[in-house]
Amino acid sequence: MPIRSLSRRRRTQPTNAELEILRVLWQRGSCTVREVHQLLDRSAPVGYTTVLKLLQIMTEKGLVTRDASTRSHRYAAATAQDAAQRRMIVDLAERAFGGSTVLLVLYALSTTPATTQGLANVRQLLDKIVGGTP
Amino acid sequence: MPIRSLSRRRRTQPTNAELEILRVLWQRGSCTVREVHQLLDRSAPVGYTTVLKLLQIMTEKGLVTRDASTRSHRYAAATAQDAAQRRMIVDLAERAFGGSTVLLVLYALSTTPATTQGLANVRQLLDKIVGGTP
DNA sequence: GGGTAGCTACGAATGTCTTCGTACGCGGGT
DNA sequence: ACCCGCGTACGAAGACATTCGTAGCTACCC
Repeated sequence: MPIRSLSRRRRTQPTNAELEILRVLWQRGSCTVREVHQLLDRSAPVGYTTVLKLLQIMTEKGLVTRDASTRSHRYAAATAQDAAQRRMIVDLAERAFGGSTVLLVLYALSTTPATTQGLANVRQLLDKIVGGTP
Repeated sequence: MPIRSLSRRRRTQPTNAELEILRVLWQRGSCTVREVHQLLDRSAPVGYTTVLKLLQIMTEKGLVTRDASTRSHRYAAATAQDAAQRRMIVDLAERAFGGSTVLLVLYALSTTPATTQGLANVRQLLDKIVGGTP
């Protein structure tokens, strides 16, 4: 008889399936269920009503907004993509890196098969933050 | 009647509760159930048998190894901490950043309330990767 | 006016995660 | 010999996540 059910997954983070849908919405702005269903490129195909149900649930959770003024409701992501991405990074940093995003960055850099261009971008941003080479 | 259940959470990534236990094991090396239970600093306290059950499940999954030669079994993480951390980063990059760890780094850096020291570390690593300032 | 295609809503089946109660066994102290 | 503390094993409960079938409605076309 479980009474407390804490430490469950952060309720604020979208689940996997939800994230796939959000990616479509972020890319396309505002979509009907059918559009989302067609644009989803999942390894395993998924039924139309599955997408519908997920969007209904995501509406309840506040992850998406719904415009029901037309017969085919239109859905849009409730939060900006970059804000959600930042939230996920902070979440991962808390769960696995003792809360340190810097540590996360160090591991990410030592992992990545990065392109020179990518690294140049990182360096550029770094310069902007610190204000030039010390 | 759901037949396919793909797109479920990456089976390779530890769940939240599992990760909390792994953190203890990574820090302490090898522990009995009791030790893990005492060292867990969860916001919500958790029962002893809960930890036991989780460790049993994690053993089945291969996340930890078990030494049952003594009456109190000793558990240890099956994989190194940094490898697991890298895996989680790659997973997040795939799920939310189109597979680009560099993009993930850029967002992480633009988020973090980073210390000068932390940023210096990042820069240092960057220099090591690229081979000095271009 | 009837049929059809497309839409939403709803509920159920299934799987996973997390929690804990209960059962059961071993060993040491009295 | 008996009990008590501590340990493992196991099963079940409850919360979510994901999947889809079915029902019911609306609008459009002939």
